[in-house]
Amino acid sequence: MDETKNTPTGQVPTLADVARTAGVSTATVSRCLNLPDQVTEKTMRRVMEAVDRLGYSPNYSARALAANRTNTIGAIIPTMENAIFARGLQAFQEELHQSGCTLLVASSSYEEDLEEEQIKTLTARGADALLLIGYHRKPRVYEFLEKRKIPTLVAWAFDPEVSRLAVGFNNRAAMHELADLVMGAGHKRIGCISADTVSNDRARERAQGIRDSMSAAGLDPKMLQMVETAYSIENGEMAFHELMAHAEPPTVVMCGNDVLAVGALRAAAAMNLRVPEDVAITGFDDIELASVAPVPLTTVHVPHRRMGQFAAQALLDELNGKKPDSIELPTAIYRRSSF
Amino acid sequence: MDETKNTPTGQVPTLADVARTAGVSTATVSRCLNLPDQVTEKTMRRVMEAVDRLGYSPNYSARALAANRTNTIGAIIPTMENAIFARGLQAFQEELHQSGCTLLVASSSYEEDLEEEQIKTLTARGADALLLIGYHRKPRVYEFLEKRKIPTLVAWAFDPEVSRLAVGFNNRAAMHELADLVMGAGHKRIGCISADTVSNDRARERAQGIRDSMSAAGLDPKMLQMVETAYSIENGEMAFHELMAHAEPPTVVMCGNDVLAVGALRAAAAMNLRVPEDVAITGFDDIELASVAPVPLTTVHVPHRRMGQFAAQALLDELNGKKPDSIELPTAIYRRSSF
DNA sequence: AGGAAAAATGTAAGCGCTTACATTTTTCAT
DNA sequence: ATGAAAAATGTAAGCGCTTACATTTTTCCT
Repeated sequence: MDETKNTPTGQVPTLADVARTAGVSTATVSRCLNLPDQVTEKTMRRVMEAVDRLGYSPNYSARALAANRTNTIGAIIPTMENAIFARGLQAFQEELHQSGCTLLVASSSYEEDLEEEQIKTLTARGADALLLIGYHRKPRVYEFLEKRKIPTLVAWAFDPEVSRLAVGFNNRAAMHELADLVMGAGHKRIGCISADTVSNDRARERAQGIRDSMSAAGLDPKMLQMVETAYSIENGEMAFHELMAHAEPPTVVMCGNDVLAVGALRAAAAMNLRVPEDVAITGFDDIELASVAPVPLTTVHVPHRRMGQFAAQALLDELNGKKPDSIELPTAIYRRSSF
Repeated sequence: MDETKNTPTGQVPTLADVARTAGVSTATVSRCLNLPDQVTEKTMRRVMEAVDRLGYSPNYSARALAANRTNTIGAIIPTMENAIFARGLQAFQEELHQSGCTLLVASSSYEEDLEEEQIKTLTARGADALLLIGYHRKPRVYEFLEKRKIPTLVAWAFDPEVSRLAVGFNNRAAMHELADLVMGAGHKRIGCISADTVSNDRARERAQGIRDSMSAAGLDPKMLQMVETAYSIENGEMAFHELMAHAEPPTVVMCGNDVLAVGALRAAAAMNLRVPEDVAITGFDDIELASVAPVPLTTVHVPHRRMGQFAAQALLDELNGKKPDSIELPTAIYRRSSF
């Protein structure tokens, strides 16, 4: 091994190589890179020349170790597979990029324990802050995050009751609003295809929104015909068949998200049911799928991009010691043809 | 600051804290964590107890710096926004996770320079290896990668002519096959909506596949009516309108991907054109959208998940010094209703 | 039981960077 | 010109880990 030669070795150049080439100390090089206005213009030029000449780029692990921050923000989303989180995340990452932060994405496959593991992994990898989806997780996870002092933001949900930093929307109220429209149209037998409500608070809140509306309309919320299943088109189809096999099948099927709704749509077509004449169907999220579905979906539009941007901003503020406020974003009903 | 107390400080525990608590050296702790069979069972137990008690988890930056590897693999995809890459990437990451590797995702927005920047960033962040989409990039980028000795794999494309490690499919041949079907149906006026063919080799190859087929069918490939635009439903609509405004509009519009095709479909509907009777439309990729589109799309099915799995496997092999082979995956025409 | 080989453990030198503190250079009012 | 304050730069001590090498302990053959 060649130790500290006077010329850079054939290896990847280090900051020391740059310093040597430019004829300055390592501290000065570091300052050129991180605190440019503490340095003479002339020095800066010399150093930058050396950087270019050697093709130097800093080793982030070393930087992270020395500075005790990584400029990395982690996000753990339930799935990358369908488009629910894609758009928001893209905006989130664009916004972070502007501030020189890198996004580290992990997915939990909607599994609570896997999410916990991923949180551990991302913090071990030095994520300075974390974006998490929804509120529901074990207390010990929140304790861990607090002990480690990792700024954390909850997105895709907003609960005014909880003081935790959040950028999201009120799932319950949004679904309530849509359900009110449904009730207003005279539907009495309501079906719902939802994700698992035990570990998924967004799903739970959405279902609750339907019940709220039923109560308000004088219907017994216990009469809500509910099927829980994982998000996928196929599962949506199966759930729809299950619902329609009842003695008194629902006249409207409100789905926990657009993916399930598209499945329902497809099952309806297979059963020769006209939508919305024979059975109405609604979605949630307003992903691309919703507007191009065979019967364009009536759904709850969620401002994904803005949510991503605001979330990034809030987390960045938090990291800089400002005290950002939680943000509740408005949703809107997009009335298309499926109801 | 409290330096080296005998009991762990109130801070995040370090490996040294664990060593002290367990009454062993730091080297032993490190071995327990990384080379478990070089260590007595008794020692292991003692150390693990200390790990649990302190809630220790290793600092990856320090580990990366010391060991000169990060167990991180980077992927740079053109976009996270539509679903083209989502499924393959999900499979990629699941496979990596099994081997204890973390995936770092960045997106280039289909911009060559941004991709170059992201490559620099990810290597600076210590990605041990890189997944890149397609072959096309500046020679200096490949030189950089080689100089840095970063194992790199090209996915979503496969060119037998190029020796570079790749896991993908032959875009040109796949589109050729679909185009043959189109020619076989007697179409003479062919339109194509494609992504930018200058910097996107997959798009270029796909377009070339159509021309190949035209030549073979005795048509002049120059007659291909081509519109290039960025991938989005809206752009697909606009491009379709442009195509149909010609004096002799095409009788079939072959799209570079499903997203564009859905846009075309929508524009056709707006123009009261029946698909496929008045104009046929084809897609590429077979993303979810394709099967649920108002007119189910005839498209080229790509085995996204398998591609992701194989890519992970190949890259992992490469990292372990094995010499993996490039893999060409078969594609298939999924004939639905749009042609 | 004795000793050489093998296995387990310990010691300590970095990995490439940041940053507190020390030193040198520049600026500027006198 | 002069010296004090301000600005620029340098020195060197780590950050938390891995790992080559040294040392100690265990194993096992005679």
